[in-house]
Amino acid sequence: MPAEASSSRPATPPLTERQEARRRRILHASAQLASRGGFDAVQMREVAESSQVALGTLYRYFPSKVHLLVATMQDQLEHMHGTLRKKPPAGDTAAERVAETLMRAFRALQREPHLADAMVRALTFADRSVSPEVDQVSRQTTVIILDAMGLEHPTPEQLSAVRVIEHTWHSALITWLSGRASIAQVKIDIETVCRLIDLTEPEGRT
Amino acid sequence: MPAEASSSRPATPPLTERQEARRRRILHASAQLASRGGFDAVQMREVAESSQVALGTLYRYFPSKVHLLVATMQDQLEHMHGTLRKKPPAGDTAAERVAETLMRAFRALQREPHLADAMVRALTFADRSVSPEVDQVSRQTTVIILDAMGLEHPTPEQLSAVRVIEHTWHSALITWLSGRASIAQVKIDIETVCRLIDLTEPEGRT
DNA sequence: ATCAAGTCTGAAACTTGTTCTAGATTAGCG
DNA sequence: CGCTAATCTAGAACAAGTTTCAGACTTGAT
Repeated sequence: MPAEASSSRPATPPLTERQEARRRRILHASAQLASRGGFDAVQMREVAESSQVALGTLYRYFPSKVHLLVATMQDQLEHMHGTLRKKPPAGDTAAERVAETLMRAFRALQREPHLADAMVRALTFADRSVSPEVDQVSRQTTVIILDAMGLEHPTPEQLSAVRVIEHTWHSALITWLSGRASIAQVKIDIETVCRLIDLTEPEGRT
Repeated sequence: MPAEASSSRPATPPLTERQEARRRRILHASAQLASRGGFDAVQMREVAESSQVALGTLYRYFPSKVHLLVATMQDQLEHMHGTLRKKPPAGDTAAERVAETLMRAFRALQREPHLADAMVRALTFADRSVSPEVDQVSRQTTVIILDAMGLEHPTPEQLSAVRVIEHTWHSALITWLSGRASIAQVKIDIETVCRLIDLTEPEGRT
């Protein structure tokens, strides 16, 4: 039995250099088109042409438009996580730091609202066939939040709070993207839900 | 100037009896198809045929598939609100009553998971052109939650908490529908977020 | 270097949401 | 009743996601 076979990733055969390059080109084209016009502007034919790849190949790399956009989101999330690591949030309480982190991410999304639209819509529209990828995004988000809280060993209660924060984050983004909530409102919602964290800690303020 | 012209609804001309009947048939067909196979199973041609209406007419009544499914959700929400009114939740605290109400709604959705899938996916996938309708659904949900809390005049803080609860509700439903969270997990998330309500009241328990 | 297996390409076909058109029906009004 | 505008119908047409296929190109192993 091979040593590196069945652990985390479901046996992704390593890509050759050219394949890696194709994958990058595709993700880049996807993000670029998304930045222009959001979810609808990411048309599979255009992505294929833009990244100089045949349509069939595009579908071999990403089995659906939603898969592609979720992968695009994973890609962007990594950037973001790196950026956030450099300047950790400065609040006194965990709740403040998480809220600050999320607001920073929110401001980044505001700079590319169309891209945000494409990624978030894909994420929430994803059906079961994309669950593993969506779950990966979710885990990455969890890590970012736990980082901001500064926790090594969260209690189950704290994990619940984090999950609720993620729910609020996604849903608040959607209401903002669809023009049903203002930026200020999203801020309030994030701050409100972050107060849940205080409930799970001995030292709350106020 | 006419007396009843421009108030709440944007001048919906009253429907004739046959039109009202058509509308009902369409919504019924939509719910029926959704119950079978979820979002994908609601195909506009089938809805049209099923409700004995031409495709063009269907589009005159509901300008897109998402509009149709959101209207279907409005319809179902009304039923649910009526049902909930009959047996108000019995918990001691507002948080308990809201959690109980939402879990009751959740159990109702579990009975028709495909229908739930179609409605919730439509709701979160909706773009700006559906905002008024989605907003209406959101208002209706707010009313249900405030009902459960037993509040006449909620404070702005309490309204924030309610918004966060709605966010969590929608997003938790999505994770459940896409198989990424168990029923138990949704329950925990709902109970967790409902504790936010205690933060906005003088008399918390514990 | 050569062969087999796997990958990529270009193009057509298929599916389903959406739009359009021409003619039939219906509703409201004189 | 008879007219006119609005509505409805059947069906074609179009758009974009997805699938399929035959042939060309790469890759890895011998």
